[in-house]
Amino acid sequence: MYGSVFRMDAAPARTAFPRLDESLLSRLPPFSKLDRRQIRTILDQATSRRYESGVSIFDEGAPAERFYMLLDGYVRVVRITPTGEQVTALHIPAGQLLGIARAIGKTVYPATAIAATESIALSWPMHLWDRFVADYDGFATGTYKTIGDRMGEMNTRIVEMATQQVEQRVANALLRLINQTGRKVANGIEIDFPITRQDLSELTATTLHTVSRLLSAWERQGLVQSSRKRIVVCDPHALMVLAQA
DNA sequence: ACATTAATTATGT
DNA sequence: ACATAATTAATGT
Repeated sequence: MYGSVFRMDAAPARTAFPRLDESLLSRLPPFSKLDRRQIRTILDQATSRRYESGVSIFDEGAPAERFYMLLDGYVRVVRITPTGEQVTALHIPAGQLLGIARAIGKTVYPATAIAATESIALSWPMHLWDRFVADYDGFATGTYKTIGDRMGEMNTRIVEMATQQVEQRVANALLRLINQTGRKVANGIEIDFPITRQDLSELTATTLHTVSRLLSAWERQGLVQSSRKRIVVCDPHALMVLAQA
């Protein structure tokens, strides 16, 4: 999957030595309006790095020194409560920026980012942010759009928590997940990174037990199919119906 | 309509 | 073998 582009298997991997290809960025929204020369200079300033599943890319509260473009994999954005437990805020698929605290005027990261799968990201020192915004057409609007999208998602989740019951909340969460990170498989659409019932319960403000029961019930009705850390939605439409009761 | 507690079983390294 | 994940039942608010 990654091997064709990156040859950094057994390396500490901290540099851009494989001469990153311009096609990596040219199609992504924040960079899509730029010409090859501009992308070249952006890439030449970037650091490429591979993250094992489960390792943190940056931590909540730490000074926001770099911003990132996720090239492959999935990232969980997690907040740590005062009591030390993790609460998953949202998931970021490949092709999106992250760690863009600067865009909302923050100098520290507001949350922790953890690789949900093995991931690859480019990063730049944060002091380049203002130049990117000033020099590159479409970068600012692109980033504002992703920020808007994420705020919108978190907002609708808050509304859901206040208005909907647990069953429709997790139904909605599942639908969002397959929309953003769904992969077509034989019997439906699979969330293509490992997700536990604990994760789902954090996204929907319930317990893993309730999620487990719901998934078991839905599985009996042929709505979903799940195993350890894997969930396949077989009947999205039926889920949508459930989500609106 | 849901959480909590606790006991049990399954699954991946 | 061990740790982590998932299920299930019983009880509580």
